[in-house]
Amino acid sequence: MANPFVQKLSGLAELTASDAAAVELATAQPRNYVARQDLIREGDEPGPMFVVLEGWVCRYKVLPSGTRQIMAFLMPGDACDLHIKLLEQMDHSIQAITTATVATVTRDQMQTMMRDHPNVASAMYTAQLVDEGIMRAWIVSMGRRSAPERVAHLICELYLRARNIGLTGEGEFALPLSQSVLADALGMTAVHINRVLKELRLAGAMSVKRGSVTILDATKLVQIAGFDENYLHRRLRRAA
Amino acid sequence: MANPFVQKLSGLAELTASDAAAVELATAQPRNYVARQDLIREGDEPGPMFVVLEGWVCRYKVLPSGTRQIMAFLMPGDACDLHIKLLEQMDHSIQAITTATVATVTRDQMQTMMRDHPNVASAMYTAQLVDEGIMRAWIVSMGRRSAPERVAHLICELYLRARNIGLTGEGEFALPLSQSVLADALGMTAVHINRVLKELRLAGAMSVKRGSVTILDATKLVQIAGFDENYLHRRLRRAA
DNA sequence: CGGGCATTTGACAACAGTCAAATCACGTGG
DNA sequence: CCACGTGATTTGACTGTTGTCAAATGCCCG
Repeated sequence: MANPFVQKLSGLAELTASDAAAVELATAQPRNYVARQDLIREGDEPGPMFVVLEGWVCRYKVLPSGTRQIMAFLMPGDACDLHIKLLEQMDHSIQAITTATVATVTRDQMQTMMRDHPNVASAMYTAQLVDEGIMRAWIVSMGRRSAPERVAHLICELYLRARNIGLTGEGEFALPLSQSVLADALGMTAVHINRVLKELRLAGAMSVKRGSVTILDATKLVQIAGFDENYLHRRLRRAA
Repeated sequence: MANPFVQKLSGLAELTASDAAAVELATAQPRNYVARQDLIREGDEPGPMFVVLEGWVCRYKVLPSGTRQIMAFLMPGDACDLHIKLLEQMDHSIQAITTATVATVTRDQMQTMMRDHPNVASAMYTAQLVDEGIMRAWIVSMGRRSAPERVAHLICELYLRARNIGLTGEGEFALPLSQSVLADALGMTAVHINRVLKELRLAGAMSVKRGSVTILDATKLVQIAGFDENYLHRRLRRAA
């Protein structure tokens, strides 16, 4: 079975066999987490970099009021911040959403790999840039999109990201997120998300059921979302 | 007059005189922009890295509906993404809010400087991490804070960032943002922001007037915002 | 002294949250 | 195989927040 991290990085830069082998080696010591288990908590001292190999993971923060905001979803192949160790303590937590397999890469391993394999370093910088673009898109969504637009936009994003790593079927893909997790990601309540999902279903755009989404009408969904895939930077300049 | 970029970086890592001189040299060719002038637009091919020396700048995106969302404020000393050139085209625009002086650093200059001055590289990575933390905090604000909390939180953030670069007075600082710019940053309407500002003024927390904010009661403001300055990572681990 | 933009206010409509209850889906143990 | 318990989803009625539209006022700059 292919290593999704290698797969992702080779989509972002040309990797030689030796580059791929180094990445493979660095992520050879994965650990398993159960759903809802924290990988690291706000206030903890940052440890190794995490690389998701299987399952879904999220970054989140809980406010004094007890509400939770999810700031990012990580799918297989996604990694956490390269230089996180420079900070004194985590300003948010990271949690497994589903059962997940996650590799940890120490800072030393990282530095060695990036020094010896500049292609890998370049791919990781690009991945970082794309992640930042995704954060900015979330800010835009939260600030200026209506609830239905926001839901549609997130589904478009997740669909493309899932497709990029070969996790989609025919107009359908696995979305292991409960409605309250979606609510925490989109800044709304679970009740409201439920109503919006119904609306999108009745509009014939998409339909979610236990663990998967069906895109009923991709054109309509994209139109509702005002989705422009440019921010995911799927066409990069290879010769930078 | 001190170069604010040097000032900022030396707060993030120990810089030798030679490091500082290299940074100074790289930003020695600034350019002036008038208020509302775009430095670069969505869809453009990324050019050099920008470093703000004077004035305020923002990243923003305008949606098909014509509404605008600001995703970040850049103050003197702040820089744009290091590796931006890796992407094919900009997924957002960057604009001067006030009259601004901005240096441009080419990718070659950057690479040379970071190779020859690892302290500078380290400081820039840290700055990048802090910027990401700020983006995450914005996502949290937009998703889970009420309008008054959101306003208070942004003011706390901007106050600390301004203080870090010596731009604050006694419980007061220059905030060259119109209410509609604040609205675009906070995802609300100018009308609503106006009402919220009045509310915060009547509560005795803070008061804005043409171009500056007065913090009337810092404790109250922090309490309203639920502000925890940890995410700005002002105490970093120097020995990473 | 105007002109133009920013701020302020009011009345109303639309959107989203709250609370509570009913229903549904799934795994467990009998 | 079925009854049961738990958590997720769905729905309704109501409340509170925020947006919209329109107009008045204030402020800066020529």
